[in-house]
Amino acid sequence: MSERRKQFPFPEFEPKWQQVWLERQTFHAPNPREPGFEPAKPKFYVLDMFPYPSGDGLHVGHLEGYTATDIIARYKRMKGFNVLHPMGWDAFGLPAEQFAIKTGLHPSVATARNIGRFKNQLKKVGFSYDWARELTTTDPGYYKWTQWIFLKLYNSWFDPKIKAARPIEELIATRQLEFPDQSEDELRDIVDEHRLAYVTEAPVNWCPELGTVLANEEVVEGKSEVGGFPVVRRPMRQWVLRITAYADRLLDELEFLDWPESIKLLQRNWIGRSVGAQAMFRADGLDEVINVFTTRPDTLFGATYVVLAPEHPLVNRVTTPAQRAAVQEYREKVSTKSDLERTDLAKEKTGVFTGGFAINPVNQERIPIWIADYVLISYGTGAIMAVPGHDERDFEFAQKFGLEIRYVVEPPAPVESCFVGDGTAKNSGFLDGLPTAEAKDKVIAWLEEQGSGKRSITYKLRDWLFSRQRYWGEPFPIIWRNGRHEALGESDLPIVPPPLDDYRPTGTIEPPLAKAKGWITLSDGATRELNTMPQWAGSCWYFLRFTSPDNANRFVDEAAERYWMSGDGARQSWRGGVDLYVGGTEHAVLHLLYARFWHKVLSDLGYVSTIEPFHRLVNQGMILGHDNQKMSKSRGNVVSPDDIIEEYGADALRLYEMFLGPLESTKPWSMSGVEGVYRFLARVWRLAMDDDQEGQWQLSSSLSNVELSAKQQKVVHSTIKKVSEDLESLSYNTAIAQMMIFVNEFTGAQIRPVEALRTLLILLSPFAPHLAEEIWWRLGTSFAGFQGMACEQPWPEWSDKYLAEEEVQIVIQINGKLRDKVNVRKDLGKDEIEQVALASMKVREATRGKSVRKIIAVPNKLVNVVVD
RNA sequence: GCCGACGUGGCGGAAUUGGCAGACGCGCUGGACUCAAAAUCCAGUUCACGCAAGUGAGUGUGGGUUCGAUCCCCUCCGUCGGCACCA
Repeated sequence: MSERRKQFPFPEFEPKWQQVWLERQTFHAPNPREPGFEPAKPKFYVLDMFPYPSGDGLHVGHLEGYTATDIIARYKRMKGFNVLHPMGWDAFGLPAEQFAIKTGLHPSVATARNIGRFKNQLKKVGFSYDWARELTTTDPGYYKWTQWIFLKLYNSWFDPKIKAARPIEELIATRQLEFPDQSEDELRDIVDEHRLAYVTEAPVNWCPELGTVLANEEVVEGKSEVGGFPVVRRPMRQWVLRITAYADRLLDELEFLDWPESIKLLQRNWIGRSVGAQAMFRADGLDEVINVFTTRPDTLFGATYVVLAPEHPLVNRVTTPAQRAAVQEYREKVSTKSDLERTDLAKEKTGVFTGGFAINPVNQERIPIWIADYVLISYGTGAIMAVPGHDERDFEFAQKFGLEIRYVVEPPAPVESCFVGDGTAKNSGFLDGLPTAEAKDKVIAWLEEQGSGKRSITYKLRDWLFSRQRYWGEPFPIIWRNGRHEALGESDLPIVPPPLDDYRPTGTIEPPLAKAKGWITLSDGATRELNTMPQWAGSCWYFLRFTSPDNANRFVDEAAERYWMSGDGARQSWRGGVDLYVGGTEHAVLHLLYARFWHKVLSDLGYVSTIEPFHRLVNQGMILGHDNQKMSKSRGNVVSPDDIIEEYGADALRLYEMFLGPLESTKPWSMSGVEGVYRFLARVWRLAMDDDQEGQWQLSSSLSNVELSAKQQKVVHSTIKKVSEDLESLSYNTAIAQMMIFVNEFTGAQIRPVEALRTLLILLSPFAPHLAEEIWWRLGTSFAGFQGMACEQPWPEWSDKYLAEEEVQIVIQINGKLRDKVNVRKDLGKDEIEQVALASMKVREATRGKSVRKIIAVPNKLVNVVVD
């Protein structure tokens, strides 16, 4: 098969042009003030979600998004933009480390090797990346600044008054002014409680197999996302980032982004803002108050018991001696349960009575206090008032344990049991008769008046667990002295991990860095933080670093950041950012939320010029194997780009990636489809080239500098129009279809106008750059008008005058059914086409002996004759 | 369970301020070229009936609005994705 003669000599010219582009630095984008920078042009920043260089290499699915952005990048250059189109490597992280442990190859070695392979593969596809801007997150020159940003987080706090981060010094100064007598230690405690990066001892997701703690987002159905190992909950001291402070802004500032609505919705749901109230229930006989959060304060009169999360701090206080043993046993059982077990057992509610009672603030009623694991310590206040009449979970629990069920909302239509919708308050004292919304407002006002509650908002979003007990990640720029953490200075950066031969997890909660005895202790007795940052860290700001990847003095060059992120124009805070960001839906929540969070902090502190990092986001769909299954090694349906390039060339690969279907939909790969676009490219080639008797390719003798016929002009101009418009909307598949129509038209021509071919090559150049370049160059040897490279030509304009029709076909319908077609002069009026329609034989036959009830005439479109 | 997206020929997919359903490609059928094949070129290809002209049906299901619905509204079914005791 591979011995078969190629239909056009891509194995020769594809590497040739890749070499030429590289040598001439065709796609290098200079920064402002650098040689070659053209200030008159507008900027366009088009970015791929950079890959994690795994050991398996790329498959055709990865290349879909990369091809889409490359075509846009090439198109925008031809449209006269300064285009920033970079690529780099997200190289820290668990898979590389797991691989290293398995093979004994050091992660840095494996990573370097994988990057080499990925880069080679990408180069063979002919992508127009500015390789001078390549970056790697594991490079000390890069992670120095990741650590620097961490210091900014550590040394900042969120001021709720201005809803923005401020330097921690401002908080310290304020506190010193307000509380001059406060001790050094007290001040430290207050300040540490406000930092955007803080330490907390809390139940975390501990994965014994991986030897690390994981973020909630990295745990899927009670198992680790990487490897699928069991995860248990246990309390540990951890670094956490205060992303919840930004919950409202992360929510509100989504509005201005040009993102798919579905992705915005995913983020909104993830943040999970709930508006309601906190109500205070006194613990009967104790000097304690149980704070509960509810979104239905209007049902307070229906509360028949209170439930605390098993981990709630007041559990011990409210438990009576008689119940102590049972409570203790239950808490122990719950604490050792893994998340998986907890989820599995979700169907069956469990809980224990504490023996204690609480006083309902609205009616002073004494109701029992239970503990149950259906109440989560990490959400709201970790305690609820149970209203089994109007909450399904409480209803289920009350039924199981024989607790009272009381109905306090009258449903609009009768319901058998538990009713969770809105209705009218009843059995609720001063709320009786009020609709749900009003009852909520009234009871909140009442609670606030009484000092026993307040309006309150809660989020599902949790603070971001930021430390990992692993080796292959950024070390924290933090040391510990006398049980307190301290930030290292900026001049100490980067903190380079010690070279460890044995970087395996220790088997205990101690991170692997603990093994570097000489490294952990500093000369003055302080010890280093041993945790490392999670994989997300490096990808939170790489798009910024691309603007000036080699800057050694600052995390980004100020002018470069401003130029590429916000352009030269006025600073519209909501319009800036990467102009087009393309990647998979798997990052819809985590990466995109984390990056937005860091960006907002940097923005608040004045380090970046926009409030959002990515203005327009597009998710490419997944490419499935020929069997309609997700591509995976185990299924054996993975298609490697290397094989396609070998057989059909990079241009065919690029074109098929785009011809497959709409960028955003999931679609299966098919080899005969590749064959189809390959044939199309061969037809383009033969439009310009003939082979002689020895099989040598030479310029076709049919080529000539002749005028185009009207029909040819129309095809040329409608192709310019269609391709231009489709590129703007990323509808690559239909743009390619139109170029096929173009080629079909000219293949039949006896004499082929060079001018038409010239236009086609320019339009085709972003899609199939090698072929376009090669034919362009060959035509240039015999014809005028082919100076420079195809990829550097200005994008052609279409002229409507060639598209205008003198005649249009009008459809004639009878009772909505197609019965005839006639050609008429364009823009005939309603009455005129009506007459034409009525004159038609078909209409006369159909209306014979019947009465015409109505005629609908749409100029240039159709006439519909309605008869009885 | 809740939220969201999507259902169009044998296949991937086009077409929507409501106006010729099936562009383009794959596959298939026939023809030209060839000793022959491959490649290429030309023609045809939604389904049913028919030699044909044509007739009827047709965009997951059932209904509605309309002169007219792939497109708008309601119902149900299916596929995919997200969330999942979040009070």
